[in-house]
Amino acid sequence: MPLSLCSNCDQSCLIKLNCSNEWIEFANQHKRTVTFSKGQTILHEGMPVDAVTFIRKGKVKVFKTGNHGKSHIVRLSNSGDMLGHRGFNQKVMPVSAVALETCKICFFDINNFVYIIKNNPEFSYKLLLFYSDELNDSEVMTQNHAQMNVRERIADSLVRIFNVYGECKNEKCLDILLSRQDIADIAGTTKEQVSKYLYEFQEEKTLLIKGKKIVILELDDLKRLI
Amino acid sequence: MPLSLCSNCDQSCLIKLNCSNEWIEFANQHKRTVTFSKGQTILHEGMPVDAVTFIRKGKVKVFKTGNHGKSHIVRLSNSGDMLGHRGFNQKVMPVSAVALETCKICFFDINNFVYIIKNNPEFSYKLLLFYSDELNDSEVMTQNHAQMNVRERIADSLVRIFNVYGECKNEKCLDILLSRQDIADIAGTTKEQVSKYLYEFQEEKTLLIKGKKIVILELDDLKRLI
DNA sequence: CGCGTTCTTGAGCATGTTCAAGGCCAGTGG
DNA sequence: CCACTGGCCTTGAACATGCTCAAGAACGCG
Repeated sequence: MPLSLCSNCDQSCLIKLNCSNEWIEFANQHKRTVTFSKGQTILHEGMPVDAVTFIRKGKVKVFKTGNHGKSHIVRLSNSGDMLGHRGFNQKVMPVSAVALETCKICFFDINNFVYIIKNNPEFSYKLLLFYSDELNDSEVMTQNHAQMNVRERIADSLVRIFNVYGECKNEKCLDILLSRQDIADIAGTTKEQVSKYLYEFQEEKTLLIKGKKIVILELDDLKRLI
Repeated sequence: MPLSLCSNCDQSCLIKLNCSNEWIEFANQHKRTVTFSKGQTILHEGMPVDAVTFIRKGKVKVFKTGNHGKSHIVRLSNSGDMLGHRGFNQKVMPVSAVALETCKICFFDINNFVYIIKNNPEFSYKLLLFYSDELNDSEVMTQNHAQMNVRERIADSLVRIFNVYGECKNEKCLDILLSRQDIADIAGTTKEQVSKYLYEFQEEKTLLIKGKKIVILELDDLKRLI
């Protein structure tokens, strides 16, 4: 088993992108990398915030659980992405994160992370820009949920999935298997509605359903709906 | 007319709270303060991002305009709050801001603001925490829109309005006059629904409607609905 | 191959929106 | 001082949208 050194990591996480070699080495010394298999929980809503994490490899869904047990998927994340930064100034973690496939996750003790931020103005500035982008993203999301109808939100969700995970080389299908319930939790609707509209989109030759695999035929058609 | 010096400003903006006197003086030298009357636009969606602003005095609504001309109120802001930080890493301003009453607004050239951030790690760190909180807030908002029904969202909106603006000393009514359409744009529904549910809440003795003034009788009842 | 899970599909119900008519209120001008 | 006007608010009816429930089909994992 190869060691999970930052130096042989082929992702561009925020740290590798924006820190000098000395700081990357500092990070390398102070992280621990853990493997999660599909379905395992990486972060759990309500737990104390003790770490910031990066995805070394794998796909992850980040979600919140509402009053009536309904989940709401906040973000789909991929290799290189940061997780758990939402808990930064919070008492407890506001979201859960679950592996959608086998994942390698790097954990940084929150104190070490704060140390990097406080002593590394350039990194701190880039992190600020990152948060600003996240905020904008989230507010666009809120607006979508407030103003779009279900059909539009499902189209929007498919475009988002495409943007994050892209498509499988061989089959041209979305490079991730999500349940109808997962898609519903992104779009803010029910699994039945997802089923119905997916078939409607298939009727309209916008996409193709092969079991759980979805092949986007006309991405522009979906974007036009939004 | 008194000068709008930072030194005689009685608000706690992010700068006054987190910067040393020298930096506050720097800010003071590089800002300009402008008065807006009720209904005037302070920031306009789609305009180039050239400034970060703080509310020296007054109430402001921050909103985005959707495809079909529908507005979505992103945030209600009050004296001391920052505006326009949503445009930080954006090409154009993603939101508009309109004065809900006479306002004094301090404008900082974006370059000066970046200069403060880059040379003031403590401020930069606090700004990071601020963005993190904003992100959490926004994601709670998204979840609310995705999972609550209209009645719950209107209750939630009223609680938010109460939290930001509080109540008038004399009349105990919410210390802001918003149109039904404004409340609808917060809750993500129509003005008719707002009308109907406000009267329903009045029936239930949760609040009292005096024309456009709203008196919250049982805040806990509203919170319990959420 | 068998079993449990997920997906599909339709019907009925609940919720929410749109439209339209009328009321109220404040400001204006005669 | 009163009538007029325009804007906002209220209210109900009709319609559209979306959700729930239930039954059967398909899938996928051991």
